[in-house]
Amino acid sequence: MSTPYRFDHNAFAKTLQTTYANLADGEETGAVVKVAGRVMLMRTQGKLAFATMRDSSGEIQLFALEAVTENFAGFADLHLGDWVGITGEVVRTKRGELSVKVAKWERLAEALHNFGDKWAGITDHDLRYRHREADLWANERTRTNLQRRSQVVRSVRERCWAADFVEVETPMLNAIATGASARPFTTHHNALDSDFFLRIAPELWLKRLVVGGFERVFELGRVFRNEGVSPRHNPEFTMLELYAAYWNVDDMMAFTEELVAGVAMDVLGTTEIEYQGRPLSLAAPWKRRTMAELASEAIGEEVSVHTPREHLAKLLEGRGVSVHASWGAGRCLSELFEDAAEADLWEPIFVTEHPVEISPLARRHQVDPELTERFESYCAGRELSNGFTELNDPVDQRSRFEEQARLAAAGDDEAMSIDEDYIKALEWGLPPTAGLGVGIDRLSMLIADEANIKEVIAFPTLKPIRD
RNA sequence: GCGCCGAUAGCUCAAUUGGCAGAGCAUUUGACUCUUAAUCAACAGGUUCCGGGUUCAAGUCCCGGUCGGCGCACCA
Repeated sequence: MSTPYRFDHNAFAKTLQTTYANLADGEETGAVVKVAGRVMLMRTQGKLAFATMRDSSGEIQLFALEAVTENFAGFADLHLGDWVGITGEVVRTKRGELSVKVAKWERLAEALHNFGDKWAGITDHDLRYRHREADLWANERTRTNLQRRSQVVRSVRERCWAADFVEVETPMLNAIATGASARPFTTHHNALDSDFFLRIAPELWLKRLVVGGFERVFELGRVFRNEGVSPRHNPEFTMLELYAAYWNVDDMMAFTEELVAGVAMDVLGTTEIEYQGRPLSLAAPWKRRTMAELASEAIGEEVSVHTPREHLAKLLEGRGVSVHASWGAGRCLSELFEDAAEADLWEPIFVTEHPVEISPLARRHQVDPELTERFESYCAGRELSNGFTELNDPVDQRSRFEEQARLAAAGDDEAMSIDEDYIKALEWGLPPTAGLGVGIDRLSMLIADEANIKEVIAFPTLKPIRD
C-alpha cells in the first residue's frame, strides 16, 4: 500500500486542548484542522470509532462516524502505532472529550511492531536501550529525560554565549591521547597509514586557541574513554570544556556555581531539587573546602600532602585500599579523600588544593608548590566538574609530562604522554587562564533525577549481541 | 574484569516438590451510534535466551555461553 509523501499539518494536540479548553460537552466549533501523529489507542463501537492520537505536543481524541468519515471501515482497521494525518472539525463529545471529528484521514505510515502493553508499556531495559524509538512512545519518563537533556545543553550553550565565550571545535582524532588520565580508544586512518586515538579530552587544543588569541572559548562535545561501563559511566560522554584568559581558579568556581544553578533555573525553574528522594540545593554560592581538610575530618587525623608518604600509605592500607608503589604522598592523599570523604558529599561543594602529583596541567599553588590552584565540584556523592588555574610555564609543563612518562613506564596505562606541540604552544605564551570541565551527562542525571546514566543518553553504549 | 540477580507468546507477567506451557493486552474474526486501558464473543499465537548434561520426565536441577540490571574494580 502506497503512503503519502507529505501531509499539510496545521495544528497540534496541545494547542487544541488549550484553545478549546472551555468548549462545552457536545459542542462543535466549526473549525476544521489538520493534525498528525500516531494512533495510541483505538475504541471501536459499531458505527463509531474513537482513537487516541499522540503528536509531539500531547494527545487528542479522534472521533470517527460511519456517516461522516471517509472510508470509515479503513479507519476502524488502523493499527496501534500507525501514523495518521487527519482532517476534521474540532468538537467536544457528549462525554466531554475534546476531539477531531474525522472527515478525511490518511495512513502516513504503518507500524509493524506495537509499542508494548498499553498499560505497562515496555519495561525490559535491553529492549528500551536498543530500541529507544519504541521506548520513547512507550514511556513518558524517557521522553521527559531526553527533552530535559536537550534543555540542559541549550541552557549551557546560551549561558556560555552570554558570557562572551566563543564556541569552537577541536580534533577528535589525535596522534596522542592527552588532557586527562584515561585509557583511549584506538583507530586507524588508511590513507595516512597512521593510528589515531579518539580524544579523551579537548583540553590542550582549547588552550592552544587561547594562545592564539581566543580569550574565551568553549567546546561542548563527545569524549571517549576506554573504561568500564556502569550506571554512572558511558564509554562516550559529553563534556563542556571552557577556558577564560585572565581568570584564576576563584573566578572559575564562581562561574561554575552560577552556571549549574542557572541551568537548573532554566530547565526546572528552581535550584531546590530532589535527587533520588533526597533534597538538594544547587543554589550558589557553594561551600569551598580543601582536599586535605576533608580527608582529615573524614579519617579523624590531620593529614596533608606533607604527611610522610609511608604514613599515608599505612592509613590507606588500614582502610583496605591497596597502594601502588609509584604513588607519592599527593596521590595517597587524593586516594584517602576519595575513599573516606567523597561519597558523603551531598550538597554541592568545591574541593580545592589538589596535590600537584595528580594535577599535571594545573598551576602550582602560590603558597604551597606541592599543591595546585585546582577544584573539583562534588554533588550527590560524585564529581560534577573539574577546573583550575592553567599551568602556563612551558618548563614546568615539560617536567610534569616527564613525571607522567615515568608513571607510564612504571605501568600506569592512564598516564599522559609528552605533547611537544603543546609545550611549544606554551612557549608562544599562554596568558593567565582558568579552565573548567563539566560532565553534561552527570548534570543531566541531576536535573532528570535519574540514577543511571543510560537514562539520559538516547542510545547508550551496549554490548553487541553475538551468537 | 570479578560477584549477585534476571531472561517464558509481539508487550506485561504467571506456572506448587522436577509431572500436559497459561493469563491480560496487541494481532485475526464477529457484535455494538459517545468511547476513555471501552465492553462482549471466538480464533490464533511458543527454539521457555543459546549449547550441553542429569532424569521415565526439565521453564524448573547441574555445567558452559550470550545479553541486561545491581554491586565491586576502573573512572568523570
